[in-house]
Amino acid sequence: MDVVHAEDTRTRLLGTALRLFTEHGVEGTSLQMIADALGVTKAAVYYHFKTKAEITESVAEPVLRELEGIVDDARAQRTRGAQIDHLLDGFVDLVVRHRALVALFSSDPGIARAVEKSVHSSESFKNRLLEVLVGPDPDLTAIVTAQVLLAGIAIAGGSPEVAPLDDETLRETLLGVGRKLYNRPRRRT
Amino acid sequence: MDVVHAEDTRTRLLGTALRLFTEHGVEGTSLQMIADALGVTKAAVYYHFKTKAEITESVAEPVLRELEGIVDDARAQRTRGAQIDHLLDGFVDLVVRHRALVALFSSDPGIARAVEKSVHSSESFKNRLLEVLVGPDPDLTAIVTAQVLLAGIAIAGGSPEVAPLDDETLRETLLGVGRKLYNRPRRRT
DNA sequence: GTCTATAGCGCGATAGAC
DNA sequence: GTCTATCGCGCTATAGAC
Repeated sequence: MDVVHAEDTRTRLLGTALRLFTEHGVEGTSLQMIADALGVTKAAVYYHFKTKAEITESVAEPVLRELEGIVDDARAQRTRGAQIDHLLDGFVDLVVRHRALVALFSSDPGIARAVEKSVHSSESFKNRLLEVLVGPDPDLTAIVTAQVLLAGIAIAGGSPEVAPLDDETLRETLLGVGRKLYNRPRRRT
Repeated sequence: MDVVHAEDTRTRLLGTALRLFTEHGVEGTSLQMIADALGVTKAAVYYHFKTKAEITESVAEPVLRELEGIVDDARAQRTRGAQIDHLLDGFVDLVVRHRALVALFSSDPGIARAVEKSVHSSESFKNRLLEVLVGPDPDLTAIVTAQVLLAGIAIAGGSPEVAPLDDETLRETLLGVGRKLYNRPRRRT
């Protein structure tokens, strides 16, 4: 009935946009392509989102929200070791499950700008994330290590070379690299 | 003399393009902006380069050439340990010296495409680079580790957070992270 | 509230005069 | 070697049909 159809358009649009973004990149995807895939006109797309940037932000938002949840959960752990383990597990799992989108995050300035904006809106978010990894003591090596880890895992996880790997294998492999960098022994059985 | 002026235009154009690219990104830099900065018209720019992609490729080329030299030098080392040390030192040094451009490499699809193209043109190049790090034995963990390392160092080295660091400090810190991932003890005095 | 039709402006790119 | 003129297309914007 109409309910199904009506509230669907915006959601369908985001789904279609995500698919096209991962196929052609953000800049390689025109509003016309999105409109055509939905069977509507450009102006109809423009009715739901004021700008193209607003679309990219809406596409990226759920994953960023999820990441915020992971950081909060990690901070709630009692020991520093448990905090690092929790963040590592959660971050790797997030990257693996959303490989295609994460690859976009790290290689497309369209999405990158959206992420920057969202991260800056809750100003303290990035600091909170890094703080879990580097601890309250701001050591230079620790900061750079954390950045190498986060960027490396995100990019390697989204790279075409690891695309053939199944989720479980990729997750375990990335986790192994992360644990090594942080001197955390394997915890799984 | 006219010689100074004549052969200068193409070089000046590349320098100006690089500056504008690092300021506004590749996609954020129009041919009009480049032309205006040089005091000529768009069409004049087109005389020197057939397409915008050709400009980005020419901007990226010197650094890629340098990286090829580093890989070749590394492969010429006698022991695997020396090969890894050489590549690590060379790669980190390259990233640090060309921070701004490397940041573009890893965050802008315009440059990324140019790099892809150049890397694919000498098809074996990327394989040769990875082979130095993973050895002749293709182990899954080693491959992912190498990717995390290369991507992490490149992105962390170009990130705004480390911009205030001087070259020497950044180089030593990135090297430390790399050595840790590869179980290589510090070699410097 | 949802969409179509239409137009403005800037972009990369090309053709051809000087 | 540099210019003017022009093209097609992409994002944005508005007016108005349903």
